[in-house]
Parts: sequence; structure tokens; C-alpha cells
Amino acid sequence: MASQTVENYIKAIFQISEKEGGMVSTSDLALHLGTTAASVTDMLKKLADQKAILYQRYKGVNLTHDGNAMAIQLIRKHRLWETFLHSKLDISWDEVHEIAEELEHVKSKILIDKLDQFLGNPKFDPHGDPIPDSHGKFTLRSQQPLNQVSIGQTVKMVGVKDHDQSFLKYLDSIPLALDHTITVKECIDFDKSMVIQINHLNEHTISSKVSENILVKL
Amino acid sequence: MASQTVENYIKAIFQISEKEGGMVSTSDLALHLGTTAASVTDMLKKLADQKAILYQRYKGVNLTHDGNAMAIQLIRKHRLWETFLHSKLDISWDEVHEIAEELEHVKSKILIDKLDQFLGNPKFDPHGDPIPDSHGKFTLRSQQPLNQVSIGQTVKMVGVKDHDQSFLKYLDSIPLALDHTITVKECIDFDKSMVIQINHLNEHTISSKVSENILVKL
DNA sequence: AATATTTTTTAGATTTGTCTAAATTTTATC
DNA sequence: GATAAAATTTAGACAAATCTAAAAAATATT
Repeated sequence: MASQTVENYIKAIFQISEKEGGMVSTSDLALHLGTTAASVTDMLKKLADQKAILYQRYKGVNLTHDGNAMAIQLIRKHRLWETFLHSKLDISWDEVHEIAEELEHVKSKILIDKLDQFLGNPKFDPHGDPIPDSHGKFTLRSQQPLNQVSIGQTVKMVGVKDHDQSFLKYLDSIPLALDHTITVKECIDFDKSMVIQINHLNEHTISSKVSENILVKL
Repeated sequence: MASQTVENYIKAIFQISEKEGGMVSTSDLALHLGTTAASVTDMLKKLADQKAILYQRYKGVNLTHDGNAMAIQLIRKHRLWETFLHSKLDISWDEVHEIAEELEHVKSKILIDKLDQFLGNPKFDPHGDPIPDSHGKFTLRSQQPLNQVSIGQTVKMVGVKDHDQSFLKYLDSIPLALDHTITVKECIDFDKSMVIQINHLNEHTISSKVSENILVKL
């Protein structure tokens, strides 16, 4: 079994179950991986043989302890590479994901530990997502979507919910980025769009779809 | 056809033909790639269909212009990654090759250009091998094996011929590394072993097998 | 609860890179 | 130049990951 394929399945199971909670269905996996339900069923049987997942026919799938640890190490690698690409190579936050999808499959353990050290053991990636440490521990942070912030409050942007390239590019164009200060000036009742002030300077109007996908703290 | 497999074949053909000169035989490739002659024959037919190689049954194989360019870009990627691993992550020169074998297959063009820039457009990798620039141009350098240096001369180490991990580790243990100054003190006629002085300090005796594989200049 | 719909699995086929063993071609030797 | 040895290719098979179409199971609807 190609290790890259295994890793992609494990990561997909982790991510779907994190978002949806509980068991992951065959069709969700097929959708997420861009393949068919039949292929997924075939692969799940093999992964179950390897004790990476718990698989019940017609019910769905769960990661085992080992599978979970594998997924977290993959996420660690992915986010460390994203951080490297952004902070050292100056590649924009909307481009780093795709490249990191390849880099995360490089196997060397020493590589990732040295990379972590080189980057100064960062706790968050360029999108504000937490980077698990070598033991798999995430740094958690209180955060809420911008649309829940009341008028007059000033908050700091710490992450994004949506990771689509088009959304990230749009934020760049405002420009709105991690660690920027946002003051909520107005909220239009009709469509929940918001007028915000960025870094105490320029004002912008953003739709509710945008404010829902921006994570802030304080 | 898996692009990684194609790349490994192309690189192997380039490297063997660089070392041996001329056409590359099926069995040489099989040996180099750790596979069988039959498998190589199968693959060569596919590569020829893709116009990456010129293949004549029973005669051997040559890279086309395109195949050559592909090989050089792979070597560029490999050596840039080796440089990154060594100079930024502080991974020893005997360990970088294996990791770079994986990293070189990551596809992003922007990644490799940014990496090159981040490293300061290095001309040589941690083993002293030249890094082709983005147009595929190598920086050449006059160099000769240490065993050809006469007694009394002082030279600078600029590379190694042998890249085996055991050889590199041995050099580290002396310690002998790139840019070190070497003065030839003696040469034993019987076995061509040499007494050398390193950086005008300590003296060491090295066998002819070692001196043949150390490249120096001046 | 019976039936219709959706989801999942199985069956059987395909593609890719590989293998072994046999056949063929080339090269070396007498 | 005939024959033996070595290298290469072909033939046929296999494992892995995928697919489509059909069958089976679970879920939703009336």
C-alpha cells in the first residue's frame, strides 16, 4: 500500500470527523478525496487490517489511537511546512496549502524536528491554525467569529474558518491579515453586513459570509 | 505513469551517462535503480513514447533535449534542498542526500525559485557539487583529486568524488570538511598513502582511496 | 409496517509498475 | 566464422489503487 495514499485517507478521516464529529461515512470520504465510494470501501478494509482505523460495514469509520497519532503528526508536518513557506520563503498564505500537501509526505523525522526548531517552535501556522508539538499537543486559544462581536469592540484577528484560496486572496486585497486589529463600527440589520475599521485606520464593509469566517480574540 | 518514477529514471540516466559517458545500458539502469532489467525495458518504452529519451532496442538509451532539461532541474532541486538542510537546518552532509531524494519530487516551481533566493543563490551544495541555476547552467570550477597534489603544496578542499555515507562520516571524524586547507606533507611510495596537515594545525595520515576521493583546488 | 430512496458494498475490469522465466539478440571466445 | 556467454527483450503474471455496474443494506416516506 502506497504510504502517501494511506496518509491521505488518515488525514481525511481526521479532518472530517473533527468538523462533523463522530463517525465518518464512506461517501463523505469519497467526496473529500475526490474518488468513488467503492474505492473508499476497498481502502477502508485495508486500513482496518493495518489497525489504523476501526471500520464497521455500512456504519462508517473511526481512527484508532495509532491512526489518530498519525493524523496529528501529518497535521504537524503540514502546518510547519506552511509556516516555513510563508515566513521564510515569503509565499502568500493562499498558496502555501497546496505546496504543503506535498511536503507533508516527506518521511524524515529529524527533518521535521529540525524544521520546527529552525522556525522557533511556532504555535500557529499562517492561517492561525494551531501546530501540534512533537508529542501531538495543540495550543488552544479562545476565539470567536467576527460576526459575534458587538459594535464598538476592538479585537485582534487570529484565524480564518474558511481556507479557500479565493477567500484568502480577498482578505489580502482589503488588506486584512492575522494580528490586525479590527474595530466593529456598524452592523447592518438587514443582511448582517459589518463596517469595520482595520488597525485604527481605514474602514471597510464586509458581508456576513466574510465576518462569519474571520476568527478573532479579545 | 507516476511522475516520481519517471523522474527517478530520468535522473538515473543522466547520472550514469555523466559518469560513464555515452549511452546507458538497461542493466546499468536496473542496478542503479534497484530493479530488474525486464522492468527497465518496460519503462524505457513508455519514456520513449513520451519523448523524454531516445531508446534503441538492445543498444541503450540517451536523454532527449527535454529529458536532459528535466534531469538538470531535478539536480537543481536536489542540491538546493541539500543546501537548505545543511546550512539552515544543520543536518550533517552525510544525511542530507536521502532526505533530498524525497524533497526533489515536490513539484511547485515557485517553491524552488523562492528557496534558491532564500539561500542566496548558492553555487555549490554541501558536497561541493555545482547547483544549476534556473536556466540549467552549472558553475564550473577547476579541481583535482588530492592524490595528484605534490608534496609541499597547500590546497583548499572543494568537493568529494565519492558520496557514500560512510566516507562522508569518516571525513567528518578527522575532521575534514569543505573549505579546509590541506598541506601535503608526505606521500608513502609503497601504498600512496599521504600525510596531510589540516588548516595548518593537526596532521593526519590518509589512504590513497581517501585522497583519490577528495577534490581540491589551487 | 411496507415500500421507495439513498448509501454502501461486492463483483469484475482496468491501469501501472513490477516480477520471473523463456526467448532473442549481441558480444566474446575459441 | 561458429559457438558459448552475456545482455536484453518478450511473455505472462501479480499487487495496488482505482473504476463502473449490480447487489445488498440502511434510512426515509407514506
